[in-house]
Amino acid sequence: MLSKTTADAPAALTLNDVAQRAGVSPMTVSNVINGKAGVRAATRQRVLDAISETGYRVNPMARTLAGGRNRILSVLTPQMNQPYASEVVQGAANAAQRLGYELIVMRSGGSNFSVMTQLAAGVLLIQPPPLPHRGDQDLRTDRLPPVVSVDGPSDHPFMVDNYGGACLAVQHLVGLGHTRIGFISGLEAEPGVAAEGAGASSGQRNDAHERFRGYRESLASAGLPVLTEYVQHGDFTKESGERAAQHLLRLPRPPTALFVSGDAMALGAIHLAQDLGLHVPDDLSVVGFDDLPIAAAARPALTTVRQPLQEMGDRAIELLVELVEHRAVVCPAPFPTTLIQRDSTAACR
Amino acid sequence: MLSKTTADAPAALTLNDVAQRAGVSPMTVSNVINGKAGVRAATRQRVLDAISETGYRVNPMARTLAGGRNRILSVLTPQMNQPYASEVVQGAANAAQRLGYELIVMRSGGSNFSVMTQLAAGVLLIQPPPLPHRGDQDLRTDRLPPVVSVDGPSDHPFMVDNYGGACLAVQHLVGLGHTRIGFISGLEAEPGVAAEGAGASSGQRNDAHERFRGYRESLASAGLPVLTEYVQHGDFTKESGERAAQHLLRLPRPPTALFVSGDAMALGAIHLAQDLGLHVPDDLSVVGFDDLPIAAAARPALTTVRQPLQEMGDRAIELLVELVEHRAVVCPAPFPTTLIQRDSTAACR
DNA sequence: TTGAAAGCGTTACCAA
DNA sequence: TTGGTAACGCTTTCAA
Repeated sequence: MLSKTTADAPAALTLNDVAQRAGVSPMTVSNVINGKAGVRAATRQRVLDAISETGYRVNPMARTLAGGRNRILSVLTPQMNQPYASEVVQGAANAAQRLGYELIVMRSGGSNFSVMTQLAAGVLLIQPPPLPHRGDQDLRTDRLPPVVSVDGPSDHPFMVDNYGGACLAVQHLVGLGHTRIGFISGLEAEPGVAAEGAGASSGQRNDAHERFRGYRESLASAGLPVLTEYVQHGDFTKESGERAAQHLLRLPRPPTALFVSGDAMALGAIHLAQDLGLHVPDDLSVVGFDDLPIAAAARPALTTVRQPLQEMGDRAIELLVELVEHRAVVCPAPFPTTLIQRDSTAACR
Repeated sequence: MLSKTTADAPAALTLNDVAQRAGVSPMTVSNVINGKAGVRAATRQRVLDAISETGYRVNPMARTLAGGRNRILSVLTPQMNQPYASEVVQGAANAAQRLGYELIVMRSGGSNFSVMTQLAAGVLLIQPPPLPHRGDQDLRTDRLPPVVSVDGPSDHPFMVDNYGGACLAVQHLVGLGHTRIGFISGLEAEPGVAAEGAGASSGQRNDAHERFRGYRESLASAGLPVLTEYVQHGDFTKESGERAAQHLLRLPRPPTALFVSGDAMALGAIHLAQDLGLHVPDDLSVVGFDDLPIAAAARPALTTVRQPLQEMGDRAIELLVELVEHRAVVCPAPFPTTLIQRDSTAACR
């Protein structure tokens, strides 16, 4: 029913067919479609009728090739099945629909950056890898459409206030009376987290540093010590959260609270604590970061620092459209985070 | 750094540029790129060198417009942030990469079906809505590329053995000694679930019926009664699972085990049981369906019927490529399900 | 083995 | 207000 091979297909419906049917020239049809001024109302109507009668749709490829704007935006993301990216994409898809653009999503890697570049009027990058391969860069950057990125470097980066978010989390824990607060960062085996001023080139590394700074400074301004043995690193997976928590909770004087730089890792930490016979939040409080859908669905529901991911995706597309349509743009300020209090944190006993 | 507007862009690199550089005609470059036989080795090498020196990439739009094959496949899915679709897409992306195709994903709805149609050499539909709007169908189905669908109708549908999966789940529960087994289906407020032979037009409804049939027949062959009050319906959300479980567990003689037609609903059921003071699995056993990532990540880890979603996505793309390349194809048999035993089921006490 | 011509469906530009 | 012409970058077809 739906499937039909190109072999036996009737010729595609073109601008010419519509023009013929409306008794005008192809150019007039084009002008009507593109909302150009200077078409008599009657003519316009005749064309419109012919379009709806035939069910004609413009061919975006031909349109692009001919130099027109194609109303296609693309998203490049390293992993399509990660909740972080999914949320951003969801917001982006909403905005695109609202603004009358089509949104196509591709998994980044390989040669597809150039495909996007030729296909789309604008590109949204989600968590682009720290070092864009030079291989892609030295191929001539001709015809490069506007690029906006969420959680990664570009001329128009969208990011969250990581420092502020970390402060929110730690201050919440401090306010609950905790004095031994551990930190699980998202910077697995990265050297020199404690050391200042490492290169801020990589978006992710920079995020990690900002969150660590928030942790460190919040502790300091509460008069609490910053212990290196209370800082562990993970890679945002649940398993890495378990490993890090295991290390932390086996310390002679283990933390009574954990600030974890990602929801999946936080859930891992909670499960490990439970395996150790600890009750969350009575024996151990845990705060996550991101507020992915799993945070609310978990038991105990996770207290976490919310990144407005859908909103960021939405706003990123809005900016991209401004760029595509050559309007003036302002670089976005970092998005504020909010603390979502749920059931994984309680007063220190 | 990455962003550069079209305005000041150098002219795009074309086949002609490469041809000039290699000292041959554009056609020869085209022939080399497309692996056509009959190009002298030396000439071929000269062209290849020119290509890599310039970093040239074919423009897929132009290629398509000119009637060539474009090695782009597209996926249309109603919700990009649902785990079900994410898993299928992940598998599809792997297969596409392996086979040298680009995969683009779009959220279905609106006019984008026709965009896909013109852009891609083949289309993969994931969970297409039950009734394809006639609006899209009466527009001339010209140039329609091959279509394959996962969990929905098409000439080449990919689905799982829903009946067998349900049998697996119920037999597992029966084997554990349970005699009061409830069922939460994915067919919210759908009339006549108990009634046979409702139209099998909708993929989802059909799935639901098949799973119910597995439940009913497994119960029957175990000599157990099929009680209508033990059957509830949800819409695959966690909340609907909670609602259905609440109804079931408040029955005078509540079930001691639940077979739930989706992992998120199953988790909702477990959480509701816990809220009622029940222990899972000691007081209530729960089996889910799908084996989404959350099933393994939850506590207690969910025993569930696994659909090989990534594999289905992978195989769907393989089939699509066969279709695109005009090879002979066989329609796929339903994929087998497997029972993944985890921690949400135990012997009836 | 190579290349010239024509055309895919659309839009920019400019003349009528 | 309308429409002709050229061009976008590529492939098909066919001739050299």
